[in-house]
Amino acid sequence: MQKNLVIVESPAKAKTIEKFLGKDYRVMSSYGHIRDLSTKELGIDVAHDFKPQYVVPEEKKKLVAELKKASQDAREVLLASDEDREGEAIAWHLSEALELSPDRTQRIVFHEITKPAILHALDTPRGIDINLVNAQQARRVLDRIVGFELSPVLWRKVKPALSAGRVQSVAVRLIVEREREIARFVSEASFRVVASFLLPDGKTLLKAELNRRLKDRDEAEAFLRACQRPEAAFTIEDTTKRPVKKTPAPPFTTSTLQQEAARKLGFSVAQTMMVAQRLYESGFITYMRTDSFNLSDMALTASRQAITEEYGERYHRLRHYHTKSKGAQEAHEAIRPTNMQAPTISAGAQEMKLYDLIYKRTLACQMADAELERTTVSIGIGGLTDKFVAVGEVIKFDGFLRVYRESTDDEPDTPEQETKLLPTVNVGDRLTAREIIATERFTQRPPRYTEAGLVHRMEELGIGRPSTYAPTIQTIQNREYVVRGDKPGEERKFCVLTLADGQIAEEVKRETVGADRNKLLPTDVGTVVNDFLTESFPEVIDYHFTANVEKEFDAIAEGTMEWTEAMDRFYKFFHPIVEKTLAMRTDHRAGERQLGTDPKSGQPVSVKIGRYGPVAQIGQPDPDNKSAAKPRFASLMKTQSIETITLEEALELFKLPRVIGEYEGKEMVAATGRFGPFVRFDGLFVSIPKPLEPTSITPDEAIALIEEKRTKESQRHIKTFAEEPGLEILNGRYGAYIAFEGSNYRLPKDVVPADLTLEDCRRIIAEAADKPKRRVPRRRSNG
DNA sequence: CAGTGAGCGAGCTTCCGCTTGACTT
Repeated sequence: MQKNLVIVESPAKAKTIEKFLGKDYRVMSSYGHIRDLSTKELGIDVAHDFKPQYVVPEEKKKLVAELKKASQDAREVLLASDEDREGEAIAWHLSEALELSPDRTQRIVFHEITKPAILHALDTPRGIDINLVNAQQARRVLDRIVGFELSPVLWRKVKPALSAGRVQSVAVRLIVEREREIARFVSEASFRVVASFLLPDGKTLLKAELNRRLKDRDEAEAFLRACQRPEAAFTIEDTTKRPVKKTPAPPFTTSTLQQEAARKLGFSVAQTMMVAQRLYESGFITYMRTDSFNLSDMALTASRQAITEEYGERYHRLRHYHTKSKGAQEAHEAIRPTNMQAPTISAGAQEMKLYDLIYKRTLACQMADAELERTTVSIGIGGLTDKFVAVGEVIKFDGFLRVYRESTDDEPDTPEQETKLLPTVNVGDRLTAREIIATERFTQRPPRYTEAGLVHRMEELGIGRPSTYAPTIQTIQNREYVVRGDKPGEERKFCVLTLADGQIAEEVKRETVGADRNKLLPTDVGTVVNDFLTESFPEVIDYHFTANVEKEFDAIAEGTMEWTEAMDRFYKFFHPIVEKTLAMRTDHRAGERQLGTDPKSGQPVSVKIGRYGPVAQIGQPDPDNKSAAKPRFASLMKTQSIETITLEEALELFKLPRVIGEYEGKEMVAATGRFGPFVRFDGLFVSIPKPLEPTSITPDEAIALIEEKRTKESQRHIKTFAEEPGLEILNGRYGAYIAFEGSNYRLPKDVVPADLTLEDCRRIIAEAADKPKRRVPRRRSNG
């Protein structure tokens, strides 16, 4: 009997749906898009209404053939891709590529993978919405034009193999501009005053903070002196109690899951997605690439049941969350456990941790508000209008806090945020000040972005999609526009004035501030590319460019705008700027900076992005005089930047390679290579370790390094065989191994390397060769 | 593994958004 064929996007989804549908249906997966613009060229016929040239990629050909065969065998084909722009386009591409006949093809959509939702979808089929498809084509074509016209401009003006695009270039811009804000930032000092009071009972302490900051040291001292006066009595003037409510965070979307997993579990964005993918494939959670807050009725009911069973009815509160945008295209649910009766699962360690986070967040979002009581105590100072204020908070009913509390990015810096129960006090109580401390505090610079923080900001700007956040972050790092790294903090002095026992003492303390770990930092290349793009293409690199074009895509989807006309308008605006930029003088590279003149040669010194990265240059090539001296080059060190390097620092670079001295009648030379500074001696390379510098290393230091390396080298060779000179047993970083004909072979765990015979070695090599040949997959950055 | 760079010349690089593979280190 002929079955109906249902095509969805994801194989895991296909498996689930097949169970709901029974034997009359066969469910297959398209694994996302099945066709795309040809990658060899622009792939768009600009002159003929931007006609896209779609091709089935090589790796998808087999799948498309299978789908086609299955569709021809089927009674009816039901295209069940997601109900959004991309999903509609997938359905359309399927109908085109599989040559489906319209009378045997239907389009169905569901927003959650539950049996009622799927059965309802089968009852309400529709045709393909060509307006929505056209909106996707517009999006696709625009992204291709932007990416494939901007990138070659960068190859010409900055460096080969760079890339630019609607999404990645704005992501880089966010990081470059944040770094500039940080560089410009000037912190402002003020004094924060905290007092420790003794209550009338003579033993209970109450800590309170002055209700304003004092502007400098003199004002702080004057205030403490005023507190010192006998008439400066401290009296409880007022106490108020106020109920406060806390509401749980909404359920997880891709971006909030990435942020919380980074804060609570220390996961990178890519790691979170990988672990979530495994949870999804094992059936533990719903789809992990979503921007919807929606929860299915089934999930709401199950949450209610789980909460009332575990904590009681009082802890439950039904909440519906709505996605902020127009909401019409809720292709998925929020990320939630598929089974709310399973608080824990058994899986890998990371999977269990992430699941726990998802479970608790989902449960909490269906729980009652937490009820707190905030007590504010205000303490008057005799003769002054200033007051000390103590704030305490008590949880009256924990509600959702019982299971989950959202983290924030702000590091807990000031203890004022810590809230607690205050002792009971009465208005009119006289207090004794044990000590009053005025501490100098500084305003904080803007924070550097973490990966997840960047995703958060991109989502706010509407740039990128749940499926692209992680790959985009990978791309801007692969292009070396941005690196994840650490920045040492700076030591800062601050002043502390303490009034205790009638004395004012002053102390200067030191603290380290602004240290950063694992943050996104712009590189020179990223900075130069960004400055070049913002200068030449300000509209495209604008933070609101995506939001603006999205409005047009919406109009196309609603049928009020022709997609080809939208493209025509954009292209007529954009392409001339590309042409103009390419035609501009080519002798000056973007980001090039003149530093001054080399005192020795009188030649100009400049820095720029060279073919292999940031480089300093003395002299200019002279096209009219081939015999003239060629320019000299020297790569910048990792710690230097073309934006900040000085003439002196640049000239310093040309001192390398440098002859350190002689040893055993041969020259020792210091230089910096791809892997950092090194000493070269008699064909041997020795890295120069940290505190030593290639510009200043002494002959004795270099000899010590060479001897150390020689000792290690002698320990490296464990055994050689006269019959087979190309085969050696060596000692490596991961233990002993066999080196033979350019390949390395691991040794079995239980052997003693020095005891191996040549036969043993040959056997190990032969066994390794039996295994499937190892391919070296050249991992491409993105897509 | 440790270099490189200024012109006759060859050809390549690149976008964003859907979705998982089958490879090891």
